[in-house]
Amino acid sequence: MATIYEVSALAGVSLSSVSRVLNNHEHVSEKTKQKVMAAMDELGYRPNSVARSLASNRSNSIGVLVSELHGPFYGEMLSSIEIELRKAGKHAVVTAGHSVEQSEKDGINFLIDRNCDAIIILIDSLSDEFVIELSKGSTPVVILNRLIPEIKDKCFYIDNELGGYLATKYIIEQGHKNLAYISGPLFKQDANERLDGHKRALNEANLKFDDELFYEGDFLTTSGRVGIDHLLKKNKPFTAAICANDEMASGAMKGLRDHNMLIPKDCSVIGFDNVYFANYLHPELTTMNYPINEMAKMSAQWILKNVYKHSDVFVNNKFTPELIIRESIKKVE
Amino acid sequence: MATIYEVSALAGVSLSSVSRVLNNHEHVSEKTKQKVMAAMDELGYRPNSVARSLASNRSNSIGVLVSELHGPFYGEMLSSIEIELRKAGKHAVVTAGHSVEQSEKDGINFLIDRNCDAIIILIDSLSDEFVIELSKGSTPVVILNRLIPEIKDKCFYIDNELGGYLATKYIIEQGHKNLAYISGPLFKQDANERLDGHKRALNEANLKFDDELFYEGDFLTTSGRVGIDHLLKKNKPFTAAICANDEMASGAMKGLRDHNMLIPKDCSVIGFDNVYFANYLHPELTTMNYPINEMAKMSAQWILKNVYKHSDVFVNNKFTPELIIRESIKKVE
DNA sequence: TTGTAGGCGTTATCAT
DNA sequence: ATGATAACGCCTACAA
Repeated sequence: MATIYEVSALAGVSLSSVSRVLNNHEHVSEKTKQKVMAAMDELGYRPNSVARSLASNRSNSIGVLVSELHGPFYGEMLSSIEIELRKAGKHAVVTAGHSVEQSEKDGINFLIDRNCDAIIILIDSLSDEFVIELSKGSTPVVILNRLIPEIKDKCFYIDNELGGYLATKYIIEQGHKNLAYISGPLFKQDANERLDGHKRALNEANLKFDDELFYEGDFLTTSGRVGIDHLLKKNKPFTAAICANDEMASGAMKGLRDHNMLIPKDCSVIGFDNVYFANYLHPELTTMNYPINEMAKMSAQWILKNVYKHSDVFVNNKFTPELIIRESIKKVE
Repeated sequence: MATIYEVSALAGVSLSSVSRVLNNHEHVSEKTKQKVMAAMDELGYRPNSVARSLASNRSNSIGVLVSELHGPFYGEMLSSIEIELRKAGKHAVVTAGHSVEQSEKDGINFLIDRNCDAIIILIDSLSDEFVIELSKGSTPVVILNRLIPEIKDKCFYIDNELGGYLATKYIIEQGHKNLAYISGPLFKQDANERLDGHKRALNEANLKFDDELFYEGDFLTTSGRVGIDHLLKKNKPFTAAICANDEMASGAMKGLRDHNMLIPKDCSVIGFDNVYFANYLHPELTTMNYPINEMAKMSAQWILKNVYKHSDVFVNNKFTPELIIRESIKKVE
């Protein structure tokens, strides 16, 4: 593998000149530039990225830490990040923390030790305090799906409260009055906010929140199914089930079917997130869109702008959920 | 950040000694080892991975190139790879090629330029010839989901023909005689092999393959739906639709419903791959399991064994599909 | 505009 | 077993 030395020798210029054209520095005469390029070409020169990193103290790698690498959410996220990064000649190093606190901390250390220039995290086992502390370190950290006021410019988050509000408002507008709510685990910020929005919509319509029609799930499919089971046992009729995410909504649909109820005829269902399989469900799931792609893209752009000093990127931190109307909600009179 | 120099100074030993304990070399006295460790501890020393890479010519990074980062398949794959790699202290650099030939080639170059110690690819736009040529380079390459005889020890593949055979055989055993087949694009190896297996099962049961009940899709959801449309127009009755993957199966289910057909009452459906949302469909999809997790894990292990010389790993190249029985197939008399 | 020289933090090769 | 010392390939003041 040819080095910068050989290029400089062949081109008949100094080492630094080669380095300069390599890095698009100004103040290089067109002539030497040509000579260098020709030499590089002839030698099939490929810069050694490791050597570059050592000398420049930039690895051009961005660490991405997520809870899991599979699942409908993280794939979208990774995809957006990778596209954005690669356009800029950077690369993504991925790691999973498996929602275990120690494991997620290990993941972060792993990435830091890899000399990542910055880290993007989307996890839930780490406390705000830890993240704040972390962000004081020398490796910039941006946070997806979470708002931590102290470092809000590094957070990319959605207005979950608004999402919860809009979902419930829509259902009420469709004539539903008895609403069941299957929530995410309430120790999670997003689950909480979505529930708040739900309550606000209820309030606004002079409907009252009924504890008996509430079930706290865990954002996983099974808890949607279990939740319906639980709710149905109360013998309190409801005509719509509002689920705090699509996974639970898909579980809820199964649960309703277990009890021979048709969707949306006997019970309407709405989800949250608009993961791609929401389209595959039957009936197709009405849900709130969570623009994870856009958010992930922005997190990458934040890094380009603040770490690599790209001046021409625009960054937005707060995102808005939108209603996606499909087939799982029926209008009642 | 403390360097190896400061450690050596504080420990009162030479640079090389520090390096030795860092790399678990033999021939270091317990005493110096202790001194070094203590010094490292005191200084909070963290090895600089870039410097290590430069000196050792190993980046400890493995490139992963896939067509897309999202979708049900790649997430599982990435997840398995990352787990395996990280256990060994290596990391994964991910890239997408978007099923575009040039883009996939770029992706490979990108990873090579990143000094990846090895590359794992799962793509379909690159020809066998290209991959063979690539594998002659200095960066080891392993291939997922494809068998290229010339480099078969670096390929991790499934017996697609057997999968196609088993799926069809099962359906025939359930009493079905008029089978529709929705295939993947036949320029792809796996689509072809699955079809071959289908034909073998047909043959064995003295059923004959009917061109009118065949539709070539593209492995995407929509083509399942379109396929059913197309097939139904022929006015040739069939009681089961065999789909070459789960995505098309989910589309086919929609297509059947478009025509007011119930599943599996009016038509049974079987898929292939057992992606995780197969469970979410209604009815739950009977399908062939594709052990992508296991395969991805093996590809990572191959690298640990052959590139990093771990001696204690076992590697298997060929995998077997298995029938997963759920709800989408009805027995007919 | 161009070139020189020192440094980035380790590993590896020799001696000792 | 331990210690100098030379790579590793590039970047970046600084000098010219």
